[in-house]
Amino acid sequence: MATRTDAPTRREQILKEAARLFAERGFHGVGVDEIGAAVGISGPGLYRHFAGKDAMLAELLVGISGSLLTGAKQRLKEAEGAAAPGTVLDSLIEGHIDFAIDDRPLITLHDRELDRLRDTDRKLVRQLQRQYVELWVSVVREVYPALAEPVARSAVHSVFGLLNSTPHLTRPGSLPGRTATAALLHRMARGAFAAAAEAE
Amino acid sequence: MATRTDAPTRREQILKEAARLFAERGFHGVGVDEIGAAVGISGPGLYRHFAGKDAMLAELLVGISGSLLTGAKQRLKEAEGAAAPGTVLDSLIEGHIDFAIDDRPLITLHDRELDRLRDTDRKLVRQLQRQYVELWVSVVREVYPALAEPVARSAVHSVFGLLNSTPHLTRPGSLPGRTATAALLHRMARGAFAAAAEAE
DNA sequence: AGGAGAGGTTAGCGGTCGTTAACCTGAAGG
DNA sequence: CCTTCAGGTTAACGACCGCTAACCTCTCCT
Repeated sequence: MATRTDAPTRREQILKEAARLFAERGFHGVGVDEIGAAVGISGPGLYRHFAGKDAMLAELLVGISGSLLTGAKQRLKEAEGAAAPGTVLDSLIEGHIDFAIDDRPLITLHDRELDRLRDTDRKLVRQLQRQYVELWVSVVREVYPALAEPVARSAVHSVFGLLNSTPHLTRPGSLPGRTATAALLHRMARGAFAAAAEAE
Repeated sequence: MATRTDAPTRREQILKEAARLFAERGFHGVGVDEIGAAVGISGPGLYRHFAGKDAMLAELLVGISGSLLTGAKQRLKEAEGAAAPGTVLDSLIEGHIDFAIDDRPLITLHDRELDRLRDTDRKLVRQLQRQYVELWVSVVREVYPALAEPVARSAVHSVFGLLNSTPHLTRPGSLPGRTATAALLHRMARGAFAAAAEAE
């Protein structure tokens, strides 16, 4: 991963603040003036960087689904044959947790504002999401061959619900601590999958 | 439970359709004209039944949190001392699943549109939600005494995320079937709690 | 020196939305 | 029979919002 040390571009600032605001108050609940104000410019100045409010949401959602999928593919490739299937699943879980903890606003948007997208963008995002899900499903079924495919798919969606609960957990920097929270979520996800496979 | 056979009142029709629409397109994404049209009257006619759009959302959210809490208290009382703690937890899980499966739009609103409420209503809903969570936490800690309280609370929130994933599951009346889905979610929730308690 | 373009600004238009006002109508009650 | 009132209707207002237009001002590049 090419770690970035340089300052974020204006576009990136805007996307970050827009994500936060959209997550807090919903897409329709945020005005362009507010987004502008959050980055120190005002209202219509945003249109020098984005075609419109819709375009910001689209870029955010496509970006999220894309990087989730890319990250998962990367982790799958690193495990390439050698590692035990359980290890690969652990790696997927770890990647998703990192994302859910570090980018809460994006995780929130991800399953909340999808329907506000234009048809073409929505289809793209849905396709990326579906690929991501199917990738998980195949790994889960390697670890638990007893799981029928539709059941495995339901289980994966439910575990996403579990992992994506981070925005409801105590505010960032609170008692449990990041690593402890990550470990807890990881254990629970594993336990949930194991239970799904029992006596199906 | 007093089963209702009589026709729903107009107020109830409105609330039901409003819940569906709010869940589909978000509170700000739905106009009063659409809500009216969904029940066969038009726009401002709604104001004979509700003080405003906000009031509809408030009544929905207060109603949800209230009946979740009431149902949980009821189940707790029925178990009164006699039953094993694990049985009580199973009962709580079952109640929540029934709700999550049968009232998907409400479950969606429940954790999505809370911030659109007026201060006073929001505080009320949050208080009901907190009571509900604390009730779960105490039951969970009876079953798994090793769990520290903050960890148990996080685990409860995460399991809610898992159970509330129903809207993402295959559309109503699809393959897995209601009882199979309920059983799967139940197993997974139990497995997640058990895993949370392991080697904490 | 002098365009040119990137990145701002403010003013304002057009549409939408929540809400109110004013009016209508059918059914129930004395 | 006439009043009342619950539950509708349409018209319209005021506010807000996304977006465009027109203009300004630096910073390069040649």
